[in-house]
Amino acid sequence: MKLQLDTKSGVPYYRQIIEQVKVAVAHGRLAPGEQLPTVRRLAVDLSINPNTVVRAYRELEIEGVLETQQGSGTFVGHQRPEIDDLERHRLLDQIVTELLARASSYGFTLDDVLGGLVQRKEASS
Amino acid sequence: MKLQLDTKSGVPYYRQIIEQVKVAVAHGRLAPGEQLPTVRRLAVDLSINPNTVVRAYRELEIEGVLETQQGSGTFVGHQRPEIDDLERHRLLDQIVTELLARASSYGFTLDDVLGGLVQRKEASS
Amino acid sequence: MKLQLDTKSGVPYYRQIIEQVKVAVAHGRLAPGEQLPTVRRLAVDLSINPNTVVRAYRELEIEGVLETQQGSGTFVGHQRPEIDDLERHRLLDQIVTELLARASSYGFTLDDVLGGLVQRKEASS
Amino acid sequence: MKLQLDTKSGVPYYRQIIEQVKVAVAHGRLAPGEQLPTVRRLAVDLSINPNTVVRAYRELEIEGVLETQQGSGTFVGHQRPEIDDLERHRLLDQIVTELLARASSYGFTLDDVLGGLVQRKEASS
DNA sequence: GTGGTCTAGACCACC
DNA sequence: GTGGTCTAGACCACG
Repeated sequence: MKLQLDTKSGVPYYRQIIEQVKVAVAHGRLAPGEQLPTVRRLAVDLSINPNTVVRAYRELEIEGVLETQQGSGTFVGHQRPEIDDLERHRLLDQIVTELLARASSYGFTLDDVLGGLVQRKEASS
Repeated sequence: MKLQLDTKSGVPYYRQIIEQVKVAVAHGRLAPGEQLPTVRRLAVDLSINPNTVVRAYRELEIEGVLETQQGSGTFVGHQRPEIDDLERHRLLDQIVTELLARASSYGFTLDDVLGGLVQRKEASS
Repeated sequence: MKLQLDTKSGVPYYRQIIEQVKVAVAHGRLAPGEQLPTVRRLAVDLSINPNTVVRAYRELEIEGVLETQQGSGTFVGHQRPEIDDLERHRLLDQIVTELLARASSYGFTLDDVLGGLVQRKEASS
Repeated sequence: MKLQLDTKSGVPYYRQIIEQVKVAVAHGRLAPGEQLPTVRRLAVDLSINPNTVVRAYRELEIEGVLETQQGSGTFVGHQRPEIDDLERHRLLDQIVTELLARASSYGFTLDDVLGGLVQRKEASS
């Protein structure tokens, strides 16, 4: 399980953690019962404040995605989170918008970006 | 030029303005030299405070996307930074890599992003 | 770190803050990683509105001179700003111009001012 | 008499004009009775709005630096302010102190300022 | 307690 | 009329 923070996006860290954990669980990359990194460990890995991790884990627990066992750690729950399709669409939209916005700062058009992506797709296939 | 704010996304208004202007420039919907809505006008249109518009325009000016002419208005800038093609492509590549990484950590594939882009392209034509 | 505002020069406060911080960082008087005064603190010290400080810090962050960590403070970035020699020269020129302008309002000539400065130099050595 | 505007400094044009005229008078480059460029002429030369020149001239007239003669033009005034020598020197001292403080907060030393002044003197001779 | 965003409204500078 | 600067003060996000 590898989490990554985007420091430039303006999206709060704890939200990024929540979203990524949820997706990983929904996709099965994190299996029910599997242990997550400890709060301290993850905080160190991501170079953020432990409280931020605590907050993310707490919200995920409230949603039933995670379960904490006092003294032993935090684990993936047995109930799969449902990912809201609408929410998901908005997320993708936001990413695309940011991609285009950043690209345009350097004078790239939508077609330039499209070309770059197609090229990448071909390279990977 | 039509701007719209998403009041529920949690993304700050000024950031939404910035990104939409950049995207419009990337699309060619805003041509170099073209005048943008005045600060007060846009503020009224979007039902927000003029200072919020000022802030967005200001950041866009710092980045070189817009140019302001005291007393007459705000305009799309002419100067696209002249960097050589190789450097340009390295930059685009870097941006794409970064955003794909972010997309993938949310569970999106290259195809998802590609699809989102194509949709934008169609919407604008 | 001691900042000073010149209230008579007509140069905006936020610009003066930006310039002085940049110089201090470039000179090493502010070391990378060092914390700056908090927004509220500096506002009180300079007797200005916190938003004015926010604005200065914000621009410095965009330029990469400062880094802010939500909830903990504002710090000097790890990338040194290069002070454009031209920029620096312009700044000195501006100061000299103002010195002469103010002096001339009272009928002093360039030589009068020069004399005053030389005297001061001797007194200090 | 050659005026130049610094468009990047953030200092208002009319203020730059005022200061440069004052400096020129202090240098003796503009002698009492000498005619200044007409409003329109200077506006064209500096590529600014005539109203901006009008404003600068008006303030200089209020201060007694210039005198306008309706229909014939604007001229350097004859009146030197009369204050006693002691008071005069206290004033000069105060101005110098103030500007040195400002210079030092931008990282300039007394010698830097002195150098700048000497350069002016040479340029004008 | 830190910075971030936004509003409301004043006054200035410039065309 | 345009944008630029600053204040005062509210509320939120984060650590």
